[in-house]
Amino acid sequence: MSDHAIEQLTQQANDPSFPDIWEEISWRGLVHVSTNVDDLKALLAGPPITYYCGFDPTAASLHLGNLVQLLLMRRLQLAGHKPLGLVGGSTGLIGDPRPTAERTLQDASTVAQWVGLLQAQVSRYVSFEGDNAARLVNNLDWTAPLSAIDFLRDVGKHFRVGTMLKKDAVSARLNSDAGISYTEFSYQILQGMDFLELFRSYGCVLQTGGSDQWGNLTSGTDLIHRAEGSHAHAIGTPLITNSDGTKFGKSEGNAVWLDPAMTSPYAFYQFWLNTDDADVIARLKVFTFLTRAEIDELAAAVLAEPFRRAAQKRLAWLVTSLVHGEGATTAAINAADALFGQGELAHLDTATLASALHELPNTTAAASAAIAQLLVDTGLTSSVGESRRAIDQGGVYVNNVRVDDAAATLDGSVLPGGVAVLRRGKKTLAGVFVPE
RNA sequence: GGCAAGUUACCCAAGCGGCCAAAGGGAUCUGACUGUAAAUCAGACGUUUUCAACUUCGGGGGUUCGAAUCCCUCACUUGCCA
Repeated sequence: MSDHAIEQLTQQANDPSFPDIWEEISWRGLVHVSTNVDDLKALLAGPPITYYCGFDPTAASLHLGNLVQLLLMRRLQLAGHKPLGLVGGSTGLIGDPRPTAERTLQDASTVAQWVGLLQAQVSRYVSFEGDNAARLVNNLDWTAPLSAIDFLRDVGKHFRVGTMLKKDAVSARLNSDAGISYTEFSYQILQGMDFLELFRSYGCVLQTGGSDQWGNLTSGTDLIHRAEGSHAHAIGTPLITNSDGTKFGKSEGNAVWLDPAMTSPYAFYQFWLNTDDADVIARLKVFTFLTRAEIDELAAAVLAEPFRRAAQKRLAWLVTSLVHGEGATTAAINAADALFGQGELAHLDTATLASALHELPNTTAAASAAIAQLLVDTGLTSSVGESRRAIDQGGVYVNNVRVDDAAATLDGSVLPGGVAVLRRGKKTLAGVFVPE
């Protein structure tokens, strides 16, 4: 594990002003649905229990939605409970039913590779030290050896089709014109089996997950009840939404990933810095370990001096440090300060400017290169036509000077040190390096 | 297995032989106003060598001067029947 991950873990603590962990996670807005509240509350207040949360390898990295779960795992661990981090080597081969359409199946070798990547990510957010050290499990270990006949006889008998059909994820698809394959229909059984398996081998009695997984969570608690006659619990966290109705966790239409190769620390920091006033306090509760008192203070600051964006800055610093480390966060902030600063890029020293540009999407080109093409090369636009339109609309700047000719080249705009800063709109930046 | 309906751009959704690069809405992007916020108003939103050309309406084939629109076929989806 990287140093900064360990450093982050040692700094974390739950807020001692809450009487118990249940009160704290409720206040943070992490509980949308759960099994019987009184039982669950007593369970969490009692001796250490084992609980689990699963992550399916449907991409090469986890994203911000997963971070909610990782932090909930960590909060429960800090309260003394024992986490199991499950990466779904088998469930990832199937894919849980999305409300809109059937998933495209991934190659088994691709999924296997993603399992490794996700395990590495998960292990950075929980501690593997002490009495309640975290453990990693992979559901492929117990599903792969299972024959189809055993599956149908031993597991399938516990599931009623009527119940399965009523699950939101399934019924939404049945009522849509996309329908659902038997493969995805069966997903809830696999996830139910996981919980039963972990109950048997580790005494795991609680599963957490997003509320969109509620059907899959209860599939496990029901199975444990039927197969073992025991009660297990589940907590569904709310889907994080933006107050303006758009989807949370998207930047420029793409998911915000935890992998710095997929979403740069710079972009990650900017994502959080741009959080709406209306959402920032809720984000602090979910994504940071700040105490209630500290968050209340920031809430007051948002009301009194919104233009300072103190809450946004704190949020961006904390979450970016948590995921990428303080060093990378400082670099991201320095880059932003240099580039968003008061305009005079030429006054920056060349080393500062060059290192700032390395934080951005960048490319290397000759001074004679057309700006319209450079925008495409750096990903600021997706076609030359789009570049031209952006320039015509007055939305493109080189070194903070608006470009007014769609056919312009970089000539004359290269700063000392052989660099140029491209900007689209107010805040989308990229760098160009011009070799001598 | 039989019958019927359907598959349009990032998403939803019109179009039903030429006036279709394809209405409308959402999302997204840009400008103005701002606090690297929200709301609002305006513009853009297939590609390109942009007064024009080129490639699109599930895949393939055909009819026609001309097809997203008609025919055949394949794939997939939904509903009803078995």
